[in-house]
Amino acid sequence: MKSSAAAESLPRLTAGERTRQSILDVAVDLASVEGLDGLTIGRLATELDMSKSGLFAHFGSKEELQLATIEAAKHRFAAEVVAPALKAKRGLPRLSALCKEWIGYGQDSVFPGGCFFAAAAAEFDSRPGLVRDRIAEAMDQWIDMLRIAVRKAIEEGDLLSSIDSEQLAFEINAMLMAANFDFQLHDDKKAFDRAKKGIDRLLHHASA
Amino acid sequence: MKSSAAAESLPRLTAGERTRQSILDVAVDLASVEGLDGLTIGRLATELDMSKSGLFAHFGSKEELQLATIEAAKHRFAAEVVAPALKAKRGLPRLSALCKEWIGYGQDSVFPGGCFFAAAAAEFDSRPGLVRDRIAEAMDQWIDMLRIAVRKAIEEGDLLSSIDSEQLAFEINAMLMAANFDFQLHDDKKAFDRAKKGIDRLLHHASA
DNA sequence: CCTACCGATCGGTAGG
DNA sequence: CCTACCGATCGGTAGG
Repeated sequence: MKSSAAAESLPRLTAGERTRQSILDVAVDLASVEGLDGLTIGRLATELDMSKSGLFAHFGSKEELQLATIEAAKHRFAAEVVAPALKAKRGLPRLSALCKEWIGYGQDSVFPGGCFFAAAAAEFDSRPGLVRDRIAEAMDQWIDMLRIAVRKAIEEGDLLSSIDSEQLAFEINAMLMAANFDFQLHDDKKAFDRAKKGIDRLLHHASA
Repeated sequence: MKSSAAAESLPRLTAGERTRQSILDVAVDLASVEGLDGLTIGRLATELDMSKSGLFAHFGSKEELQLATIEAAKHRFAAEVVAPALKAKRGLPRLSALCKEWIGYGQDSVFPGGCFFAAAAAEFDSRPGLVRDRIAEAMDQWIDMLRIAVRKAIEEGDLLSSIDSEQLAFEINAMLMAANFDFQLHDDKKAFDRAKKGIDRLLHHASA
C-alpha cells in the first residue's frame, strides 16, 4: 500500500492540489487589485513563473479560474473575519465582533486591493453569468450573517424587539462598504473610524 | 463674415463638437455597464457605426477618452441630481432634496449600469493615474455637497449644532452607495426604500 | 472622417 | 507541466 489515507486528514494534498492552492493565493491578491476580469492567465502565469498553458491546465477555462478564485477568497474571508467573530458569545457581543473583525480586515488589507467581494460585486453586477451569481451569493451570505446576529441579539434581549433585522443589517453593511471604498480611494484610515462611529450609534439606538 | 458668434451663446457647436458629444453620450452608457476599462475604442466604434480610427481622432488616446467620458457623466449627474435639488431652499429641505433626487437617479437608471461614479471608483481605486484622480475628485465633490448642505441645515437651525457634518455626510452617502450596489446585484428596488428609511432616521435623530 | 496596417496580448488548443 | 501555435481583439499609427 502506498499511503494511509486515514492519517492527518486535512494536510494530505497531492502535488497538483498544492500547486493549485498556491496559484489561487496569488490569483486572489491579483484579482483584488486588477479586478476579476483583469486577472489574465498570462499575467498570473508570469507572476508565478509558469507557462500559460501549464497554469491553464489546472482550470480549463477563464471562468473556472474566476470561480475558483472566488472560492479561495471566501475561505480567506471566513478565516479572517467570520471565525474570530464566532468566538464571541451569541447576541450583541457576536454582532459587535462581526463588525469589529470586518473593520480590522479592511484596515489590515487582508486583500491588497480592499474587500474582494465589494470590488467583484461592483465589477460584475452588470454581467450575467456564473461569476456574478457566486459573488452575489457570497455577499448575501455575509448580510444574512449580520441579519441573523441581529435577530439573535433581539432574542437575547440585547436589542429592542421592534428592530427590523434586515434593515439594520443593511445599514451596518452600508457603513462597512462605504469605509472600504473611501479607504481605497483616499488611503486614509479615518474612513474606518467613521464606519465604527456610525455602527456604534446604530447599535446604541437599537439597544434596550 | 461667416457667422455671428454673439448669437445663441450655447447651442453654437461645430459639427466636430456635435459628433464628439454624441460619441460621449454612448460612451457614458457603455462605461457604466462594461466599466471604464471595458469601454474599448473598437466596441464604441461599432456601437456608433464609425471606424475605430475616425473615433480615435476625437480623443488621441484611450485615457483622454476615459477622461472625457467622466466629464460627460458629471454633466449628466449635475443635470439629473444637483440641479433639481438646488431648487429646494437651503437648509434641511435642500439636504433632503439631494437625497431624494439621488434615490430617483438610482431608481430611474440614469446610467444603465447604475451610478457611474460608484462603479468607476471601485474599478480604478487601485490604479494610480489621472482617471483615478478625476473620479476621486468627482466623488469628493458630491460628499462635499452633502457636507455643506448639512452645515447649512445646522446654521438654519434645522439640525442640532452638535452634529458632525462630515460624519453625517459619510453616513448618508453610505446608504446611497449601498442601495446602488444592492440594486445592481439583486435588481430589486427595495434597496432604495431601505436607504430612504435609513436616511430618514439619520435626519430625524439629527433634528432639533 | 476613412482604409490599411502595426506589435502586443487575450483566451484557448495541439501535441507531447 | 512544457513549446508552439491559433484567431480575435486591444490601443495606436500612417497616410490620405
